[in-house]
Amino acid sequence: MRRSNDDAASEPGGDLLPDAADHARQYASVRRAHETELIEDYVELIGDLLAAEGEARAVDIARRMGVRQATVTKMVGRLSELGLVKSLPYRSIFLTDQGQAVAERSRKRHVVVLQFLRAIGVSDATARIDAEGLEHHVSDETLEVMRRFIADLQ
Amino acid sequence: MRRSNDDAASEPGGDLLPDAADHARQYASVRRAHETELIEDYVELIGDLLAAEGEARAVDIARRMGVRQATVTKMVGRLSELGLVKSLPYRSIFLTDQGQAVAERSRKRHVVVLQFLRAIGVSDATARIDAEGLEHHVSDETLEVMRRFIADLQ
DNA sequence: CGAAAAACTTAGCTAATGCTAATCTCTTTA
DNA sequence: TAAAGAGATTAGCATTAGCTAAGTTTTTCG
Repeated sequence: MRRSNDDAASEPGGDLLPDAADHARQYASVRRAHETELIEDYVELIGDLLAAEGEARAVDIARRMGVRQATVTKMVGRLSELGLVKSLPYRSIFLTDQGQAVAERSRKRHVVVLQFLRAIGVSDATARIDAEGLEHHVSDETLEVMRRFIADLQ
Repeated sequence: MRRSNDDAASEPGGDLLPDAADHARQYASVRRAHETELIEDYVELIGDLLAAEGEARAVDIARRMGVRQATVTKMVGRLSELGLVKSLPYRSIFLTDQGQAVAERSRKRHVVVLQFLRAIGVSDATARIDAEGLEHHVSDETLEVMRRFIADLQ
């Protein structure tokens, strides 16, 4: 007997196996986040470097991302195609307005997540690591909840 | 004047630009999580299907992951190489002991993150979506903090 | 200034994950 | 039981993101 039973686990209490279509949507959402994740990380880092040092050079991006310069060059090309950065060969890299907006949004997200983790009692070192991974998977709603949580502590 | 200044932003208050080596480690950590993420999702889903329905078939995995059956076949091959699942052609899929361990750990993680999100006031629908994305980026330390947070509410 | 060093780019490779189209196997059912 | 339908697999393609090695450009410094 072979038969799909997607309805087998739709009892409200079950934390496992939600409705199949919803489930697929969840994973689709993760995959989507996944695609923009790296892009946002690069753009955010470029923004941070510009803010901290006035320029963003491939060698610094490479060092901080922990990748090779060749990888940075390739990625910058991709960011350029996406209209997020402007760059001329052998020159340092700048953000377009659109890139700046992305960087700013990522930075804000990052800070909220980081502060939230610290607020609930996670150590600084761990909070930094986790924030980097978590920031791209936190919805606007959750971010707002975190923001309020931090605010309520003061 | 071209010169790297990794020390430019090491003042304690700065949430941006940590020490370059640490920064690279953070990203490396995210990349590592990234690699295991999908694998864990598949294994966890297979475990959930086995628990809920007694068998895990490619068609159901595909439907729930929101992916084509061909993709599932390929992925199952990969999981098999990794020693996480056992499968014979045209037969349904089972977890090895190692796979079972991975599934269990993922499931526990998932539940803690989900409950935590609900506990801080995130809506159920959003919590489900976010939990899926967040669970792979939460360190053991943060998970423990979340667990305590939930426990303290009771 | 000119050579060495540093930074950047290009070319070509690999691996992972998705897809479609075509085919094969198994199950159901007329 | 044989044909139709469902499920699974294979082959082949595309994209992304990393790498190394080799070459080019820019910067630094003797």
